[in-house]
Amino acid sequence: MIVPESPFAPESLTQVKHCLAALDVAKLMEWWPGTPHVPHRNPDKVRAIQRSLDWKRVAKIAAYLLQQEIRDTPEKLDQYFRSVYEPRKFEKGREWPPKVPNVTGYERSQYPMFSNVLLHVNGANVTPTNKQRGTGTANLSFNEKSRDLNFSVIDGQHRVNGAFFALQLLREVRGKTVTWEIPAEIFLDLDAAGAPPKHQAQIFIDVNFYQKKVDRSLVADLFPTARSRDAIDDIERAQDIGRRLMLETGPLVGMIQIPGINFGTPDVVSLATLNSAIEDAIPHLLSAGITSLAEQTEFLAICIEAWLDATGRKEHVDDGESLDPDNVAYQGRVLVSFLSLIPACIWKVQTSEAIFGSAQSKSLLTKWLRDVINRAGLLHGSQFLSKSQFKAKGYLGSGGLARFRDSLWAASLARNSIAKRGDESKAALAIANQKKIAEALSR
DNA sequence: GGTACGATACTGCCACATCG
DNA sequence: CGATGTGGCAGTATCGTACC
Repeated sequence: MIVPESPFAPESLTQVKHCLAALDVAKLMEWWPGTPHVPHRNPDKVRAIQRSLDWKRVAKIAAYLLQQEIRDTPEKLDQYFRSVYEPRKFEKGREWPPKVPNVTGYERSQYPMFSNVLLHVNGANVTPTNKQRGTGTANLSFNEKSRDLNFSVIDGQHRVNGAFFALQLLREVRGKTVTWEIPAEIFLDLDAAGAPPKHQAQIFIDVNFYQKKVDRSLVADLFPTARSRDAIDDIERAQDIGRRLMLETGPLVGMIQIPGINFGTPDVVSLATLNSAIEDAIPHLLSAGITSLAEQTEFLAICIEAWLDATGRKEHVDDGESLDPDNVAYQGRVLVSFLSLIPACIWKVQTSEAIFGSAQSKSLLTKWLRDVINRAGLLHGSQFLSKSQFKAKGYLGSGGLARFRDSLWAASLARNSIAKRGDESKAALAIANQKKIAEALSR
């Protein structure tokens, strides 16, 4: 398929032929990089690629495509890439086989996909199949034995190798007849044969250097949508709970932020941050017998509501409005620290007569948390510290989160105020209390 | 069944980008 | 420009597996 002429291309380059094609990945490995042992290929090129390839990444891509863990990765890499990349004896270059971990895990996906790679080719022809030049389909032809044929991969070195690796591994199960044609975007003679690859370099820079990740919270919101099935681990369950807390249940509905799309209330925890804190709490919920998504969401919503009530800083915020600028109770740092107290919250409810999820449990937690905040010296008058007081106590900046969390934990089981203690004393007490709670819960 | 090793997860800290 | 959210790094703990 011929790629239509771009109105943005500089005039000097409008003649460049540019097409989309599907290429057999096993063949592509012969055209590029070729092997060091085939005389008319360039052995330096092969070695350079071999040296710069991050083989762990190649294996990760293959595992992703297969949606399966790869075992004995170094042996498998050796088996399938030796003929391509192994240097001749006494040849200089990187050692072969590459050193990579034995087992390669994969990122789960409902639909493992493979975006097109960018290739540059000298020595090939494109012949349009219809009269109208520059549009529609064409035939790409070249002599694969020709010395003038030169393939290079502008972008997707790792994906090409990963695709080849995945195909070889798949052939172990499905037989040698399996083939795969990967999508490729091909630039023909963008840089003249033998000339420095200046345009290829530019494309590489544009694609790889200026790339920017989208915000974590933006995809945190998409994960449950993409999955369309129940959560199968704590990470996924945390995503589901976070989404409910953002949209349906509890005091944070409509307030949790998704940076980048201007969703939520400023100074309130962002979705990704909240999710990772929830993830930590899930094992505790499970061992307390709080197992369903609805129960877990409800309990966490109650805990968060109890926390906000206890701080005396719970606010109702309408769309477009903002929190009291002195209110830090909703902040990521603060909520994450509080959520680390979930085991203690569970213990508190369990040792009372209250039922999880009941109004009684909520008022019980509110009262207890109020005492904790008080004992930790975090109460000023009837309210949780203001922003400036919070900062003055050293809870911001490096190490601040740990200090804050320790204050909460140290106060959790204390009888009297621990506010006057030093950092180390609080930290020690925090650890001791965490241990006590863990023991109490394991009984 | 015990041990050693490798892989992974976790933690605290820091760097950096973004945003108001 | 400071506050905040997030990623990266290094050190450490824990888990899982291969091997004896």
